[in-house]
Amino acid sequence: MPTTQDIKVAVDAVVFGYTSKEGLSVLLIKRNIDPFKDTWALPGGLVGNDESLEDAVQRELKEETGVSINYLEQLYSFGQPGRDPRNRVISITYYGLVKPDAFQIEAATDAAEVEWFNIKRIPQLAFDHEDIIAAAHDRLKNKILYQPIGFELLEERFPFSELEKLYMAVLDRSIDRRNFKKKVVKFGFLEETDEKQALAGAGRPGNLFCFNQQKYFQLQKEGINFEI
Amino acid sequence: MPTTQDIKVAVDAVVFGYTSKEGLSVLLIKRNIDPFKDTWALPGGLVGNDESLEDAVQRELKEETGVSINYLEQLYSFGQPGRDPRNRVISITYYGLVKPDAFQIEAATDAAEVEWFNIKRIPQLAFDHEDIIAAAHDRLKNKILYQPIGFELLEERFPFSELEKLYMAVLDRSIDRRNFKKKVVKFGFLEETDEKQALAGAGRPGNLFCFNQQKYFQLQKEGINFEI
DNA sequence: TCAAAAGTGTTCTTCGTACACCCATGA
DNA sequence: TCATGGGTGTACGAAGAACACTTTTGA
Repeated sequence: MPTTQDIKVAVDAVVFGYTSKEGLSVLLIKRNIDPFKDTWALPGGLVGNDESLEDAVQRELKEETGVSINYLEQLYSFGQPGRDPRNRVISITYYGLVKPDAFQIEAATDAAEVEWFNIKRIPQLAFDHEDIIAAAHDRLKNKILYQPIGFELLEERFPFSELEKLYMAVLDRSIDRRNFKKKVVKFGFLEETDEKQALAGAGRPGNLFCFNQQKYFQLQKEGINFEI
Repeated sequence: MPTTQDIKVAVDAVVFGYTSKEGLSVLLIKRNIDPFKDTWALPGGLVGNDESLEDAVQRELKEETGVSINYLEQLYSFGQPGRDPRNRVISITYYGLVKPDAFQIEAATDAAEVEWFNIKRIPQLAFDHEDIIAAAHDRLKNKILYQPIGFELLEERFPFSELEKLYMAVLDRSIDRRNFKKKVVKFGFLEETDEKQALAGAGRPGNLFCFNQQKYFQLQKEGINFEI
């Protein structure tokens, strides 16, 4: 029988953002206390006594990064003794998705402490945070295939090519434009607006689309299964 | 800023067993302490200070049910304040699969305290344990479609119909015998032995099969994806 | 007029599904 | 000989994958 339990409970969050310019990126902070002082790490911290786990994640994100999140889902709990060199800390991890304007907000805070890193160029991290990012990326890759969570990473209105490039960035493989559009349009929760893309360089501007969440919920109730 | 953290960390396990006679079942214990004294609940308990989460689950299962488990996977962490009426307790839940002989072992222990319940006839449970079982069942239903974890619930050698009945019990729908066999055999990780099923009543005895895990790992490395 | 990106349809192959009759055994 | 459960193949339809040319715009 163990003596009185002495374990701390923390939450950590893998926040994904996407722009076609930056690609799929993760929000990291530079630690200013030991252990792992001056090392990059996931935002997170101890859970308050009367706070739900989700609230704790949202609070830490606000405090440490200024970002407020759009989609949040529990990922996994990491509890190996020794993963924190000082105390026993169990981390309940989440992953979140933010819209592209979060890339701007970050510039307003103390930029030395918070930064976006492309998923392929993550620096060495504190604790087991690299494993946590790997688990989050796996989950995202998997989930985006059967739930329309990709839209949580895009602006309200986006050209279709943006969605396609997002999928390619997340899945890290190329996708046939025609087949992809056929599949996605068929589900019927995308709405085509008559606005055109604001041009960024050469090329024919595309129509803007938006995700109709109500329509999606309705289709989901009717037992549709979304699969890319 | 919260005061000193005062949160306990527990693990709870949803242990699934299967026999064609009993169907898909969950192992429950009757609590002998408050809160929820004399109510059925999932086996589980507080995590020791120097014990991994998996070890804690295995230990609690041994202590409370005598069952030792075959496949164990983390499910979800439940941490809503108030889910335990006395203290703040965060429960990191697991689900596990056991071979049919665990149904016997249980009879050897104090039978009043440990019992198998068919998944469709779960009594009222302590805490939020009904939600936990629902989450575990969802996960199992989903996972069995793309990972060959069903074999963890069967004897080493089993007639093919046993596998099929297992899938029907887990998924709670009927399955076409011919199509199912075609699909499963095609993957190539099932071995047909020349033994015949020991007869239980009338009917033609079927050949026994066994799951070749090494073959499965090999196929998995080659990038096979199992899908029923 | 050229470069860059958007828009669009058809064919082929693969996979999923529906479906019914004979066989081996115990009672 | 009958009841019970095991074993097997074919045909149809749906969905996925491969694939290339035309259009609109800015430079």
